[in-house]
Amino acid sequence: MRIGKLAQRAGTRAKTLRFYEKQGLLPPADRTPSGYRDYEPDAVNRIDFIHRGQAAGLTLAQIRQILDIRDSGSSPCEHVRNLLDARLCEIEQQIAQLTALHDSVVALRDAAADPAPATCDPGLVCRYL
Amino acid sequence: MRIGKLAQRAGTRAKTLRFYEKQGLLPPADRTPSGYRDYEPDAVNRIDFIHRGQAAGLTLAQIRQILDIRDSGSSPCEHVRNLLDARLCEIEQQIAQLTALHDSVVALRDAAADPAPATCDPGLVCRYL
DNA sequence: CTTGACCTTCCCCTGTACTGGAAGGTCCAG
DNA sequence: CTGGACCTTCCAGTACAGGGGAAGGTCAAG
Repeated sequence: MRIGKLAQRAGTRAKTLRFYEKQGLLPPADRTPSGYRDYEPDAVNRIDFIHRGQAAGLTLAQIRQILDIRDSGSSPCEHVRNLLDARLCEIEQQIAQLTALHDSVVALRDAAADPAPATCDPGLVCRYL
Repeated sequence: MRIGKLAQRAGTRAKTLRFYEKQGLLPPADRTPSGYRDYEPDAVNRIDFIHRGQAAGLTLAQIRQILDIRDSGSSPCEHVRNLLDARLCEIEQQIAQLTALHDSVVALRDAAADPAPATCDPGLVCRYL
């Protein structure tokens, strides 16, 4: 299977697959005599795995770590658990930060909804911020 | 006042202020005969405003829009209200996405905490993702 | 035989908010 | 007069995940 077909089946683009190969997420593909990349049908599984990792919020570098462990013959289970735990902490922090930001922006917007915008002090740029 | 002093008073760095000037957030500064930037003391207010905008989650481009409106002589109040409203929507969407991501990562991690990691199928890279 | 779809490598570009460093000029204290 | 702190400009790079487009090779259909 050539790269365009594989991309189509995996729901991505040829350009992205070349990028993944260059980043070490996909092993260098076999080539046809004319130099075209030639993939086995199960290559789509690896790309699906990359997509699942992305859906879990992992970076390509983290996904590559998992893939490297798997490719070296060992089981990446523990590493995956650690990554997921770390990712959870990050997500919780991000949610906490966004919630705090949400509250302060609500306060600002409520102040900005207050009538009497004519009282702006030209020296202050904007009395709402 | 020279750039280093202004940076210190505004709680940032000279490099950042030059960057802001190049991005149009600060007007081109006056220069001393030897070419040094020379600021009025109230320049710090404009930098504080930029910081408050950032604290509200606005991008430098959005802050520059507000500053441009103010610099053109009109009142940016309505524009600020619109920006804050739009920002609120974005924040709420981000929180919703992160919450959904959180739940699915929790599910993945719980599955990964399940004993019997020896049953991994080598063809699947990792049974947890 | 030609056309169009597909493939190859290559390098640069996107957006965000800076940061680092080189090469050189200025200012002030000792 | 020299050293160090400060300033100037410009070039380049950071992280992230690709995208754009050039210049050229390959393949199958009509």
